[in-house]
Amino acid sequence: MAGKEGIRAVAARAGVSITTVSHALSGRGQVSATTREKVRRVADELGYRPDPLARAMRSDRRAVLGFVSEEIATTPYAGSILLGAQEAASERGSMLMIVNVARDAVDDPQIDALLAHQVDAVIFASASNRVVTTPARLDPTRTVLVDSRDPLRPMPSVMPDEYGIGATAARRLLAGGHRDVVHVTVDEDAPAVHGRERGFREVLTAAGLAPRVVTVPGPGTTAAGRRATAEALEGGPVTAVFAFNDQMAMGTYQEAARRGLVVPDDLSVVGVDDLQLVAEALLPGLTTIALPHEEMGRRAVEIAFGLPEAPTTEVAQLPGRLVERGSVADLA
Amino acid sequence: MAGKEGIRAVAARAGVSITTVSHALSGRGQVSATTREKVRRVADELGYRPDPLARAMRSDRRAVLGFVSEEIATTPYAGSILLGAQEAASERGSMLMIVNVARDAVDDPQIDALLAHQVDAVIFASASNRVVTTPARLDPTRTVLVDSRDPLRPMPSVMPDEYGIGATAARRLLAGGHRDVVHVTVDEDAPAVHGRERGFREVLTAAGLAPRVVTVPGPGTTAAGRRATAEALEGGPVTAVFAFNDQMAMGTYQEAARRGLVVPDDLSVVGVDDLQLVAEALLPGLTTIALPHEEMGRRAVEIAFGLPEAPTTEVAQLPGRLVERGSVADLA
DNA sequence: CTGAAAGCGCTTACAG
DNA sequence: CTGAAAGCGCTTACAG
Repeated sequence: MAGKEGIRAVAARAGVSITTVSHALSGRGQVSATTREKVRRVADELGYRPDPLARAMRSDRRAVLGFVSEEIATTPYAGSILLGAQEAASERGSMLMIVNVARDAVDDPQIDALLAHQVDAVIFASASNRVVTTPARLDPTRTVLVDSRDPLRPMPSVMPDEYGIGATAARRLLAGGHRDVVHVTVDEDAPAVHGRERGFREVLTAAGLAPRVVTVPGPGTTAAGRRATAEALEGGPVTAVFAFNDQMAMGTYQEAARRGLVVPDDLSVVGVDDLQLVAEALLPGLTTIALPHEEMGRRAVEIAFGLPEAPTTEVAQLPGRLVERGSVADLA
Repeated sequence: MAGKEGIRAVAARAGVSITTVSHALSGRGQVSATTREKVRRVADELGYRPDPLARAMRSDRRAVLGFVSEEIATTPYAGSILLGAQEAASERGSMLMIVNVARDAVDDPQIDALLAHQVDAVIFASASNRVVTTPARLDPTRTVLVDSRDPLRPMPSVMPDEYGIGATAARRLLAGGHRDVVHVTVDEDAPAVHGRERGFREVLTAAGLAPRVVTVPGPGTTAAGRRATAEALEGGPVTAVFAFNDQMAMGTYQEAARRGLVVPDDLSVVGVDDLQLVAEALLPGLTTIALPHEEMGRRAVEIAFGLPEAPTTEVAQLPGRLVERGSVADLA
């Protein structure tokens, strides 16, 4: 299923040794311009592509990255991260070898299988920003975490700027003239929960307002959104809700409808995630903050490629992006 | 990032040749039970795992499958297919090497990169059941299509039983006592559209009813669902809607709400897809037919593994699964 | 600048 | 039943 011609055929046709072909094509050794040209031309004619396996065998550069993902099938998140990672890898001439594991499946044998392939590095992507326990077999100097953090082991990590997301939501609502704003969220102990709430609180406080936060038991489902919104609405005047995520925001829409409130005229809503399937489908469309999944995938690969030279423990925080649809009213 | 010990170390420790180690471990040659035992034990102790690269180099079995996917980031579909494929591959000792391409990007260079790795076979997964043009470089005897079909080239293909899905929906509604049933769908020329409609029509007709179908311009979004439902409701009495997919079903909910109709009391709804993000989030939960994405991924890999022996052009049609939630009322 | 040779870690005829 | 040897397709010292 690939070009049959090997380096030997190229050498024969070009009238040089295979060593020279290797040098000419890789640009590593010293080769006269004339020879290089001729070899390249012949290689092109023959459609020669060096066998990555043979190359990896000798050189140690596998040109393959491992991608370990949790729950790839439940949300489009993992897909977006994967997409970004795959593109970045491809631009650098590498492929992605992928494995799916259950949450916290620290000793999944599939990870061993991946390591047996001696991938150059491993991208470990969680389904949501959380604290994880990484498999001990993963070399911390050859692993990059996405949307997660392992407090027990120093590894580079890429995640969304959760604080910034909360702050952005609060600012958008403030800009719309809203003063009675509630953040509806869950009680999970995750960076996403804490970060967004903190950003929200600080911006409102800085504006001289008293931030209101309603917390319900997680996870952040539509049902949780309905409950939290009901509680928020009953706790005092509210013109706008900042929901922990789009799913909860959908619950806010439902609870509003149940009470005869119209979004955004009676109640404005801001979500987080930009789940196309939800944000675009709601009526009116949901104004939300897109998580930088694709960018996180890209960045993780970039860090992975830089790893050999500059091992790092730093956490890259990537900004979310406000997507305006129609769920925020601008008050007078 | 992997066990350092090679076959040579195992041989030395076990006091045999590397040939014998290879035979004992692979089970391919003739080895005395005693020797086999000893070799296996030593290999275990040393945590030896044969280097898949070296193995592939000699044998031609790469133990790697290529997975080409469209639009992996938009829906969870691709993720589910990928998950099923990955599990099946893993059970057979193979890994998946993945590449994402744009729709109909027939000559994406990434596909060449994948082929350069000489994967044993390629799984080509479309984002929705449709007719595709496969890259000419893909060897038809080494490629399996998922959720798609290429009329110009004979290749094995795995897809949902679209007819059965339409029939199942119709039967469920009939079982609920509904007689005024409408199928809201789109005008796209895709197997999914035609198959579901056909199944729906035939079951209703067989029950002595006159099937009603309302078609609006595609794609099958929530907005399309609203429009089609409005048209259906205005065209005569309706107690139940079978929507082309969950997105359109969500539109049916919205249009019903706008008219003050309650789901399911005034209007029953059945969707297709079982998008968790939507079906579970709607109020009431959406009764829908889950597409067999994970199973399709599995099956594709199974076919791929059978390919060398028995090349085939056959189309495997996998059944959908009715997921009952709360959107269908049982009439008197 | 160019090439003969060794070797990456295995598997597979082949001989014993 | 066991092992020495060739070789998969390259890269990389090393010598010329």
